[in-house]
Parts: sequence; structure tokens; C-alpha cells
Amino acid sequence: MSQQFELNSNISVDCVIFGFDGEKLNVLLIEEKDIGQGMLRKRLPGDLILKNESLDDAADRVLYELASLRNVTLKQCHTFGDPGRVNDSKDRKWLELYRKNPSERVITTAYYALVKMDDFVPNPASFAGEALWWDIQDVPELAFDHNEIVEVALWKLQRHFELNKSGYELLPRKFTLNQLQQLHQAITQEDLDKRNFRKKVVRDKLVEATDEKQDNVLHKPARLYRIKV
Amino acid sequence: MSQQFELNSNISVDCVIFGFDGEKLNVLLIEEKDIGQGMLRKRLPGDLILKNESLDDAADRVLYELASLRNVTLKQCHTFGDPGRVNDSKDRKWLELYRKNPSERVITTAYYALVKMDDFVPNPASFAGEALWWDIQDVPELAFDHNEIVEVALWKLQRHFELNKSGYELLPRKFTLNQLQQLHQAITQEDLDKRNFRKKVVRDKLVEATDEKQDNVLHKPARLYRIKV
DNA sequence: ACAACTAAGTGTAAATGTTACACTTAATAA
DNA sequence: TTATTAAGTGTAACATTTACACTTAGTTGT
Repeated sequence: MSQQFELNSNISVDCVIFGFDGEKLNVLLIEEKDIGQGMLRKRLPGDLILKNESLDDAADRVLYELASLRNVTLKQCHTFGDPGRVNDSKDRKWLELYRKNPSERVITTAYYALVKMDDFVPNPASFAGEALWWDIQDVPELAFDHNEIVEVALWKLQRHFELNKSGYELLPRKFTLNQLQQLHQAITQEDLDKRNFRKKVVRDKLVEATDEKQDNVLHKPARLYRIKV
Repeated sequence: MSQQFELNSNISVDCVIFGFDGEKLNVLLIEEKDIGQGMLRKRLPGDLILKNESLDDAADRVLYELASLRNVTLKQCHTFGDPGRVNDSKDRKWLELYRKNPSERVITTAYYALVKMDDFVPNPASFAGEALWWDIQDVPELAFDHNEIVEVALWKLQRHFELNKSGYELLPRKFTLNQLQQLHQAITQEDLDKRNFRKKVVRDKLVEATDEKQDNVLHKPARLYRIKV
């Protein structure tokens, strides 16, 4: 972390990175090293912003420093500015260890992104502990107000996806219609009818068939499609 | 303004208040008193947050202090945190006059709301200059990055409105279908077919007819409707 | 009383989109 | 050859969207 450049900023950013594994949605969490005080709660990757750094830049930097992820397209989500947002005793102990002004009130701007898990294997920065993908259905109690931040980010992701029916970036270049359907289902968290889904993507001309098929599968191989330009 | 409680915060809030006048959308701007240095640009109502004040509370307070508006339901919109967002020379002069640390980098969280203009007659706080409704189609050059903030807020308002087809709060308790249609058109900035619009609100059972009619109009009086619970 | 004016109010047909639903097919493995 | 697995396919009922023009009920002025 670039602590030598860090002023006593009272503004932080937190990143909610959703990862799609082809089937389900996961979220990227940081697990601190155990510093022996029962402070093992996971948290979102986030940190104070630097002087002369935009919020957007800070989010990119923090994600790289804490999880070695680069080139993730982050979207701003919400700013959490309640003076009491960091009040739990475990939170305060953590702040005393890691912050110069642990009692200073900090507001945080949350960012979110949705990535293909294969493409982004998080590599934990050594001092920070481990970066892990965690099933979105099963998120544990997180530090600070990070559970709330995850909820808000998921909500925004779902709304965003409704409006911009895209998300192809999350599939391989050639994909089966079933993969595409699973992507939609993972994000919206609801089931779709196979036939109706296929009719729709064909009608909307969102994809086009290639003449290739899956192989190495123990059933009828599915045709591969690609995004239609 | 509660300057005696204000610490040297580097976080502000700005409020984009859209007003519906029954026909068009307007936005609430503050016009400073002329302090004789060519700094007459209008701006959004906004100010630094206080210690121990949440962002939401700060937005409510600022709106009351600068425009005497109370009980407006503000929604958070976006946080603007570019270090260069306040760079124009006129901006800097203003900051030198009004801020203790004029060169300090300030991020701002923007809020927006849509109100019925009749219900909210802004009353300018004496020192701040005048609070005015301004036609959204004709917004002048504003101070700081406030033009960008207005644009982002309008975009969010339109998206919000698409998802939550509501907005009845902006009409009188009993209203004509034409008033309802004008509200939709003002927000979405596009025209709708009268018959199709009426069919739709009836089909969706959003409103119910009363047995009353307009009066004091110089044409066939329209039937009045109310929101259906 | 009536003529001129204004905005309210109304219906239909075509096209498009959505939903619900079950059997056949093409691969692999044993 | 058989069993297993997921792929792939069609239709009918229903709902929604779009485009489009004339009649009606009031007011005002003569």
C-alpha cells in the first residue's frame, strides 16, 4: 500500500467485485491475517484515498493493491456517510491498529463490478491476508458496514443488468445458449424457461450461431454462439 | 448557515431539486449576491457537511438553510471526487471568500429530488442570494462542476422513473389524465399518444375515476381521477 | 340562440412480445 | 445395444404496443 503518499484522508473507497463462475455469483472478500484479537472478520477490499487522486482512480488502485486485480471496470454505487457506520468494538480495534486517526469519521464510496472469475484470479497482497471468492448466497458477517454495502451493490447490479441487457464480457468468446442463460439467472437470481429464453435471444438478434459445437461432454454437444456485432 | 459548528470538512453535499410546474421540469438554483468580481454564476444549493452529520442529514439541512425547503425526499445520486473538479478561476475566487481552506480538495455527494413546485416555494436565506426555479431546458453556465451534476441527476431521475412508475405525489389529490400525462412527458422528455396513455393507466389500474370534473375552464371539463390504493 | 373555439374523450386492427408446456435427438459410457 | 445426459425444438393463448381521426361538452362573444 502506498502509505507514504497517504494523507490523513477521511474518505475511503470500497470495491464490491462480483465474480461469475459460469454458474453462480460470488463476491471478492479479504480475509485479514489473524492478529490475535478475535478480529478475523472478512471485509471488502478498500482503503483511504490519496491526495490528488480521484475516487475512480482510488478504487482501481485499491483493488490492485489488495487483490492484484487490474483493468476491472468499476462503477460507482453509493456513498456511505453515516457518522456511526463504524462502531462495532472489533471495528474500532482494527482502526486503532491500522489508522493514524482511528477515531476520525470516514465516509466511503462503494464501487462494484462484475467479472469472469477465470479471468481474475485474485492474488492477495502479502500483508493484507487472503483475497477469496465467496458464494453470494452465503456471505458471512463482514467488518464495518460491509454487509450493507454488498447488499446495495447487488441491488444496483441487478438494476443495471435489467436496463443494459448485456454481460457478454463474462462469457468465453464462443458460448452455448445455456451458458448465456445461466449468466442471466445468476444475476437476476431467478429461473427462466429454456425455450422462451432461446427464442428471445434469437429474436433480439443478440447472438449468432457458429458452426462449431462443444466437445468432451458426455451428452449431446451444444452449438456454440458468439456475440453479434 | 451553521458555520459555528462547521469543521474544516472536505466533504460537501449538493442538491439537485427538480420542480414540476404541471407542464415542465425546472431545477432549483441559487443566485449569489453580486460581490463585485464577476462571480455571478448560479450554483446548486450545497455546502460542507458538519461533524457527526450523515450525508443524508447534511443534504436536508443545506436545502433548508439555502432555500428554506423542508421535508423533501432526497435520493443520493453520485459522488464527484475528481481532484480537479473545482478549477475555474471564478470558482477559486469564490472559495477564497467563503472557505477557510480554499485550496483543500473537496468531494461532493449529489442528491436529487422531484417536487411539485406549488408545494415548495423556495425562500432564499438572506445572505446567500436568491433561490430560483429555472427551466431545465435552459440551464445557464453554473459554478464549479454543477452543470455536470445536473446532467447526471436528470439521467438518474429518468431511470428511476422508468423503474418505479409513480410520481403521483407531484399531482394534486385529484387530477386529470392529461395532468398525469404531462408529468410523464416532462420527466421522460418525450411525447406520448393520448389514447394509448389513457388505455394504459386504466389497464394497469393505477388510477380511478371520481365523479367530479374540472371547472373554470373554457372548454369541455375533464374528469378528475385519484390514485388507486 | 347560435356560432366559434377549445380541449376532452373515445375504438379498432395489426403487430409484437410473453407465457406455459413435453417430446425427440445426439452424443458418451458401459 | 442400451442407458444416461443435456440439447434442441413449436404452438396456442394471452398481453402489450402502436398508429391513427372524429365527436362531445363546455365557454365566450355576438
